[in-house]
Amino acid sequence: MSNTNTRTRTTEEEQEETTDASLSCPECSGKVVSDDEHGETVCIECGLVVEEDSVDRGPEWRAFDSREKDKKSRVGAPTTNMMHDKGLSTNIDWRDKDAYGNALGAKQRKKMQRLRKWNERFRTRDSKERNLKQALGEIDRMASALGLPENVRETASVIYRRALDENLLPGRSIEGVSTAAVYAAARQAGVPRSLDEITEVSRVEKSEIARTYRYVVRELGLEVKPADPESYVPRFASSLGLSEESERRARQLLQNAKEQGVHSGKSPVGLAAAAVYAAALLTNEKTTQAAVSEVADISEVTIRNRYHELLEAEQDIPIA
DNA sequence: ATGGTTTTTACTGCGTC
DNA sequence: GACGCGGTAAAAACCAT
Repeated sequence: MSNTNTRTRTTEEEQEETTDASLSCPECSGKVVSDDEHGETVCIECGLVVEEDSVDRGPEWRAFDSREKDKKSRVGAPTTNMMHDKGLSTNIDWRDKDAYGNALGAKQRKKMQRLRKWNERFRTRDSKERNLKQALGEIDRMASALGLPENVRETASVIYRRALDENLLPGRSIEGVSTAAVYAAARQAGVPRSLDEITEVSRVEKSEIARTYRYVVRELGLEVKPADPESYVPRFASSLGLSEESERRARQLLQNAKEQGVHSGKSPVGLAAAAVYAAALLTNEKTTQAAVSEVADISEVTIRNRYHELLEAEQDIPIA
């Protein structure tokens, strides 16, 4: 594929698309084509992306011609921050065979045993590394319990790594810092989880999480804006089985509230919950305050108070 | 520690199915 | 009568100082 660079980009792209006979578009039942470069399966009739994120074994960079493509394509396994050594460490096979599958002599075997031992020692070299190993396990556990996407776990891992590098750990539990990292990462990624939700899956108390979180954010100079109420809306709306329409209305209410500055000082979760409830009301969909209170972990009283404010704010605006 | 603000808890009254 | 909703008062939690 890279032997001629006279091919134009468009033909090259067409070459990379292979039609997938096993699938047809659910919307228009047209033909479906898989685009490996973007890891998507897409309908050629209406452009609907039938499947995305299927694979990513390709280069990490986008290439604009084939020369560049050769230069930039990735060599070796992808690295990940989720393994304590980024997946780059050496592993020595435990079988006493050489590369051809022949058994080793006694002398060689001894040597290999020694090598394995030392390799293992270096792999989890000091307390820091072992520390990391455990923390990353925790991060992974909590992230999946909260249904957080891959990139959040990566971010959390990075945060933890940094905390470790800056010697923020002494005096604080691994658990606490990992939890704080997850909390921060989720917020940074725009898919926040409330402190209560985090506490659910952590082995540490809420107060400690909060304390550690503040500390880590300050020491690392992390930029975490106050959680945007809107980012809670989709989650709440979907667990309540509300329509797109109400979700949109809820967003609208929140934006409006933001413009009028009604929201300062109030808990974002409460605002979001109230907006969802109010939106359901406006679109005549059945929900109860109790139900919203349940999924949002916010008292009904707060929902009442907030949603009155939201509706009032809405009253003032439409004149313009 | 303190005071101000927000959220929660607990309880009560009203209307509807 | 249970349910959904609204309001209130007092307690608790939170935050900045």
